[in-house]
Amino acid sequence: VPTPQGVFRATYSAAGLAALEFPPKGFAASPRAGGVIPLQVRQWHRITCAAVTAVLAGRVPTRLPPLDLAGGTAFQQSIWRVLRRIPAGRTRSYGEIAKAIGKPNASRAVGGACGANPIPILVPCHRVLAANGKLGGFSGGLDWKRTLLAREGVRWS
DNA sequence: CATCCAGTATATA
DNA sequence: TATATACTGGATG
Repeated sequence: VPTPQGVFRATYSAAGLAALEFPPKGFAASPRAGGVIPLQVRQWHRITCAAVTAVLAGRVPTRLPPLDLAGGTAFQQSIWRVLRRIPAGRTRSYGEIAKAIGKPNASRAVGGACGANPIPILVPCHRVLAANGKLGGFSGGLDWKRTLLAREGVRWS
């Protein structure tokens, strides 16, 4: 996925987009598994590219490819489901996410699930801040978290 | 204000 | 089995 911020790598399964990786440094070409790329994957990929580009430009994607989140545990999937309901430009705390799944004391475990999110940006783990308004962490690097939030007009302490 | 602690799901050693 | 996390709210000094 080529963007002004670098080249992301998208990985697909039979069910849809399964993973999205930040540009490690900026690998230019399009490394991919050998063999033929199914037509359906190419269609999904077009949507992925448009969506990622939109978010990085501070816009809300009009369409998303099907997301294959089957890889995680039941707990992680429930967290990711909640993340997807956070509207652009809004934030939640780890504790609020924990409450949303009925486990108000699992805020720390929520952090773990966010870190395990295979599809950052499209599954907006960057909209989760610590309860005191600070950033918390980010698997892709805090700079990305700051950039993404700034793009959505979010202010943090 | 600085620490500590329990509670929680996972990963790693 | 133990430790360390992308946490949080309450207790304690």
